[in-house]
Amino acid sequence: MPNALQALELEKFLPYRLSVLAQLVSESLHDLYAQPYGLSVTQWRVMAALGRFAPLTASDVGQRIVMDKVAVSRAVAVLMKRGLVERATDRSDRRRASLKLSARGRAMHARIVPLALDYEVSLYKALSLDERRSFDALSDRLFAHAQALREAP
Amino acid sequence: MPNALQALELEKFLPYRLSVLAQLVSESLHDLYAQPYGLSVTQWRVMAALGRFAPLTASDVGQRIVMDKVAVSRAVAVLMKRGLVERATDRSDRRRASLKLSARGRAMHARIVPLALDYEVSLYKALSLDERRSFDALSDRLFAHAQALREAP
DNA sequence: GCATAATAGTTACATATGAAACTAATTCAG
DNA sequence: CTGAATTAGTTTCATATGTAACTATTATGC
Repeated sequence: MPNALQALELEKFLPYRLSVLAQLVSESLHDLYAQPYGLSVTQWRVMAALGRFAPLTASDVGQRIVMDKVAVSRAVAVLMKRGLVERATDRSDRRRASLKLSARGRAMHARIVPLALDYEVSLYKALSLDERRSFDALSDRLFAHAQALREAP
Repeated sequence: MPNALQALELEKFLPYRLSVLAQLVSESLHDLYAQPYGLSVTQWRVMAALGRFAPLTASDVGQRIVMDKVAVSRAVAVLMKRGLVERATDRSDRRRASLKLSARGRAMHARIVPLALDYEVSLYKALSLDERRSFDALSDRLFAHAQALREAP
């Protein structure tokens, strides 16, 4: 079977398509909270992680939202300077510090969450309920498989 | 129906999941060509566009791969310096310049394409053929819908 | 024709990001 | 115990990216 010339059709190439879709969605969402609340995507994700999972160390945040510790550290620095996040050093291990949203941070979080969920709802309107479930399941499997490939290529 | 507190479950939130999946896949692919060929994701995409669509202007490239003209300009500058891309100014409109891969660029492109396609094949092994078709169709619809939302929110 | 607007592409600046070096605190080996 | 190795987090540096200003060329209105 002489498959001499393989053609890369970029517009059908899965990694490319995933990248373009994710970027479009991420930017659309960012449009909703960037201007009114002055948050970057990174900063918002840290707030979302803290809003959902209560006290977390910086490392915990990084694991939750798949972000390296440097990025977390920088986002937290900005959020603390703005009084949106509070830090408390662990008394038993002073390398660690647990982070949580401040009252102001919780208030902002509470205003952004509905925007984010509304956007998700409107995005999912492209799909029926069954299709949505199907897409979620398939994308989960792709993710798990991509991780497995990366660890043992 | 008192839906007082809406919770954002980040790990189920579509924009977040798409972003993490796309990033993982993009990095995995980058691992395959970054070290042997010294290309960034941006540079490789420009080469892929030129490899597939023959002579293109910088603007054409940008439209094809959803990249702004500044990013294209910078990638092309690097690729030309490395002798991978050739530029020819349009004689009838000297603002334009058509771009194509050089012989060296074509050779490199021909070596990377199979790596990329092999990766795609192994990634798709997470899904059956039907599931793959389903995922492709659903993600296309999500993309089209996200674009429509962005233009007319 | 000629001033004005539009287009292709580049450059400059400001910000974002990643890798690696670094600091501080804790754990572990002997 | 005490010095080496680990861990949490920050800082530094080099690179990447986006926005806006700029250059050069072509199209348009009058």
